[in-house]
Amino acid sequence: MSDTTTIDRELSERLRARGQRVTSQRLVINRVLRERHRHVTAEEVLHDVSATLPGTSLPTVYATLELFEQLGIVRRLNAGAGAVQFDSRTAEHQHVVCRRCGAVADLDVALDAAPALDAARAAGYAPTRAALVVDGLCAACAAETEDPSRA
Amino acid sequence: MSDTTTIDRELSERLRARGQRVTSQRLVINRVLRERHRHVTAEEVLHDVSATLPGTSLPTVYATLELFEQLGIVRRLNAGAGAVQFDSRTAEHQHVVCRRCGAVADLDVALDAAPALDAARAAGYAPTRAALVVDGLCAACAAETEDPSRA
DNA sequence: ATGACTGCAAACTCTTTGCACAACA
DNA sequence: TGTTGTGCAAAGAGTTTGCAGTCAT
Repeated sequence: MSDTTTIDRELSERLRARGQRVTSQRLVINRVLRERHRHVTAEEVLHDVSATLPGTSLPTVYATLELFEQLGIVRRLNAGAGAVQFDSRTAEHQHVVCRRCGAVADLDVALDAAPALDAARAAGYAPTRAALVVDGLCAACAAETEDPSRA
Repeated sequence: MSDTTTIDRELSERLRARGQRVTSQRLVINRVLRERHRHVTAEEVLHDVSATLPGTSLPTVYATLELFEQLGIVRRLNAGAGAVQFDSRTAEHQHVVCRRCGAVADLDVALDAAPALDAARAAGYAPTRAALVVDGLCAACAAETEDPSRA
């Protein structure tokens, strides 16, 4: 259900449906996201894409990721530390972020976002979704910080 | 319970308890945060502080806000759009952020963070806290975007 | 053919860093 | 008096923008 041909065709259909062009950059960036199906930065996407499509530029990667976000095939994840991460896992899940190194891990926890969305509407906002982000230290960074009392 | 003298004294005690110095910049930045008791950027803090203490610099504001975060009197809020916001409201609450203009509003909703924190620990992280952020459009930005079908 | 998309380069914003001077303790 | 904290300037990271050329349709 996820060979390259199928992945390419699905994206092509979605793009045509919106009257947008099917370019090799878009196809390859999409493939990279599916293969990694992890949290990646624009820089990392560029690295992987360059193996197949040398000469691809960072602005194109950013533009394409923004387009993919509108298509609903990636979600932007503001880690807080360092670069923004793009997540191709669209199923409901939350995240932990290491405040030191920015490492991200998935959390498969149920989240009842309804009260928050209602409260957002009550505050005059048009909410789209809710994200739960846990702040902490990853195992590696916690090991480095061997002084638990002070900073 | 919140006149300037009391606010200053409380901060002074906390600083001395940590062996850190009481400076006019720290006192004034703290006062600004208490007066506004809203979400403010470092730039906005500098603006307000400059009225009382002209010549204060942005690096000092950043350093002080980081110190205050360690003291637990402000929380860093990564809005995603634009600059980081600093929130002096320490009581439990969540946020909505306008993805367009970065406007932030408080959400007074209960959040059961325990499952997420447990899952974070299971993933090898040492979690400190969980934050729920609702993504959406504020009333003003929603009004400007009068085309609901396309972008 | 024509207009969307790309690459290049540069600009831009926000934040941090290095160093000399000032001021708290 | 001895550091810690501050201001200045500049660097740095990440992302966006403008423009000319290319390529999908």
